[in-house]
Amino acid sequence: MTAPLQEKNLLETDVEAIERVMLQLGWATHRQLHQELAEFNLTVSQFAAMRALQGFDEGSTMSELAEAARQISATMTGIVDRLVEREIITRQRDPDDRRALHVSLTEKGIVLLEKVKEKKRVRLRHFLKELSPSERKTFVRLIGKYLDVVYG
Amino acid sequence: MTAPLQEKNLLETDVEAIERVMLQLGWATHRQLHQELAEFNLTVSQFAAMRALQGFDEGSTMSELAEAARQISATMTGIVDRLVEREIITRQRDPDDRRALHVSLTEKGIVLLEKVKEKKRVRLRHFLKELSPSERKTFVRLIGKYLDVVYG
DNA sequence: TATTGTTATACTCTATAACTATA
DNA sequence: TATAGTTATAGAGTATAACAATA
Repeated sequence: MTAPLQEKNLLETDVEAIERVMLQLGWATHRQLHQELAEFNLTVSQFAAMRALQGFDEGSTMSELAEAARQISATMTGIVDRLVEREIITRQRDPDDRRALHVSLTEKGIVLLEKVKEKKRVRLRHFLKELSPSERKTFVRLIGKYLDVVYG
Repeated sequence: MTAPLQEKNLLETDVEAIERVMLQLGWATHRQLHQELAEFNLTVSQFAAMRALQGFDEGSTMSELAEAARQISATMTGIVDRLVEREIITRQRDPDDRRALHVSLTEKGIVLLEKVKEKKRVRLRHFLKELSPSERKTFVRLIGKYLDVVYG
């Protein structure tokens, strides 16, 4: 019985506070993004795929992309179909292994992605102005830790 | 020319860091929740509606619920249809204004919601153990500020 | 007329299972 | 046989526009 009752209750209070704020954040983020992306005729899943693709220097295969975007490959096929049709990404057979496909952002896709991101940065700058430099660092560090522990 | 160049660049560095981490957080949260909820046969939108409903002490109308869950009413009709069918919520005519409907969680819905939340709390406790008490307060405060500034 | 909510429509996302082509 | 990826299918979410019922 080393943990005092009071300490345990304090932990639970924090758990509930963080649960509430993170669920709220998750849904607000998703809906806001959904609406902002509509202006660019993009869905949240398409945007996630584009971002994942940007993470690969030389493009990727379908299965690598699916994993990076947290989708199964059957789902990714449909998402990629629609992005290819709009010339936002390309999908080509790998000549060395003709089962595999090589996927990458087109120039048009890179420009579009940057445009969307720049729009989001406007809001972020408002937020950052409310924080001190040390609070900014702390924010990034704590979110990073959250990602590691909760989704890592 | 009061803002030194160096200071501006530091701000932009933070903007990019937070942009990256928040987009990552948003998508990871969404996909993780989607998968966790599948176990309960719930979708993320249904869960958001249930949470929004829980925020009203006495239930709400369809339009209040739609606004709280960040949906339009046509979309909310479908989401509520499926939750009513499973007896997770109830939807009844308001006798005082027969255009309006009164929606609220059933006992079964309350129990289910609590079960889902408790499952998520397990992960949160792991996260909180990694933080000091003051870091916990800071985390909640900064996320709250983010919600205010970015989505408020 | 204005408000509350639903219906019809079209498109996208999602998972599962079965399939094709290549290794 | 094993792997990479697609297709078929069924259900859910989403916005728009048109609609019905009530105020």
